[in-house]
Amino acid sequence: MPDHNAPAALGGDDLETWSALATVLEWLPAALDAELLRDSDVTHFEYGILFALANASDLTLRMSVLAGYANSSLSRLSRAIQRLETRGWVQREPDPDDGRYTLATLTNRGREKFHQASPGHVATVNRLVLDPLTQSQRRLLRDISRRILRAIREEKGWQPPLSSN
Amino acid sequence: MPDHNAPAALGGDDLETWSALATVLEWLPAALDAELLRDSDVTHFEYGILFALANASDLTLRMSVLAGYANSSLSRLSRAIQRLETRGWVQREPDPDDGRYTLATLTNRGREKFHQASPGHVATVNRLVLDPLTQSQRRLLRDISRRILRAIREEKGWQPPLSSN
DNA sequence: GCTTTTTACTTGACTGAACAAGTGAATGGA
DNA sequence: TCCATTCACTTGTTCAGTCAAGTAAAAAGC
Repeated sequence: MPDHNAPAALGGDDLETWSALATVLEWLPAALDAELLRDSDVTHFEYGILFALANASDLTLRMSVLAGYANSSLSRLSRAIQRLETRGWVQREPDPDDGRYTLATLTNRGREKFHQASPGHVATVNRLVLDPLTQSQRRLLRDISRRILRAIREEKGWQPPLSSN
Repeated sequence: MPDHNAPAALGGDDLETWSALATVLEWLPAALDAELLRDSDVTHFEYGILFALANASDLTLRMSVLAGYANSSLSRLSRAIQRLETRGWVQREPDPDDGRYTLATLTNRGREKFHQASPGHVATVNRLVLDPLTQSQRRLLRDISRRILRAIREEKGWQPPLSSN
């Protein structure tokens, strides 16, 4: 009785493709988070922050740059760094060159934490994503992902990766 | 100086594949949510509930079954239905056959809401995911997704889709 | 050179999600 | 036929995230 003949529902192969992808969208991040939380007591978001700082020169980044890397709002990052700071993994100080910036630096303990957490996380990515695929599927997945990302970027008129607030 | 020779980091093609997918994992759900929220003032999760109820016979489902469909904890669903109830889209009543169950039913206004929200959402899925891909890429994406899902399921010893609490 | 604006955050109020501890209805065993 | 247990939720608490103000430093305007 419902189902007007508008383009109001997916069907057939498209439905199967979308529902498979939608399920991945729900479960894969959860699985990744679960491993990090269980083995290292950090969220995937926090791990991303540690990763970015660990790979930065001087283990230091401006908050705004870090927000870009972590694809995060500044306010979310601010709270997250606050938490990492109380755990002793990160320190903040105003940029001496420009007092508006805040520099976040990985401490030694933070560096250790990152190196302790990494192998398990990388192993999980391999186990859940890379290993189950053939070489050509991996290449295809990369291309497919890029096409989807291009469509998303076009949608929002190419917002430069530093979404404010 | 870091980089021990453990399997502690991805590199090369694998890194590109993973980073492309990881970006999709972050942006695609956000883009989908944004459209629904902007055009219809419902979250993707709430839309999923409306969808499930709209496709159920009598527009009615038990909370626990609905939680399975929405891949949600019972407590999260309980709060969400509470919100949908105050908006007049869903009604709850104890199952007359077994007072432990609660039956959630879509109201007429809820049905209208769903039919108003659907076209835009389906169009967004098409625009961001399906249209940018070739026919064979869609098929591949389905297969790839299924492989990843199988790996996730094996990981957690095939938890039957009704994760409690 | 003094105000106004912009930039780069930070913070308070509020919302939604998770976890654990309830509650109340059925069920199962002695 | 009780009592304990299980089931199917619901609710108290806590915590992370968002949005809308803040704040303080630099830049721009006049």
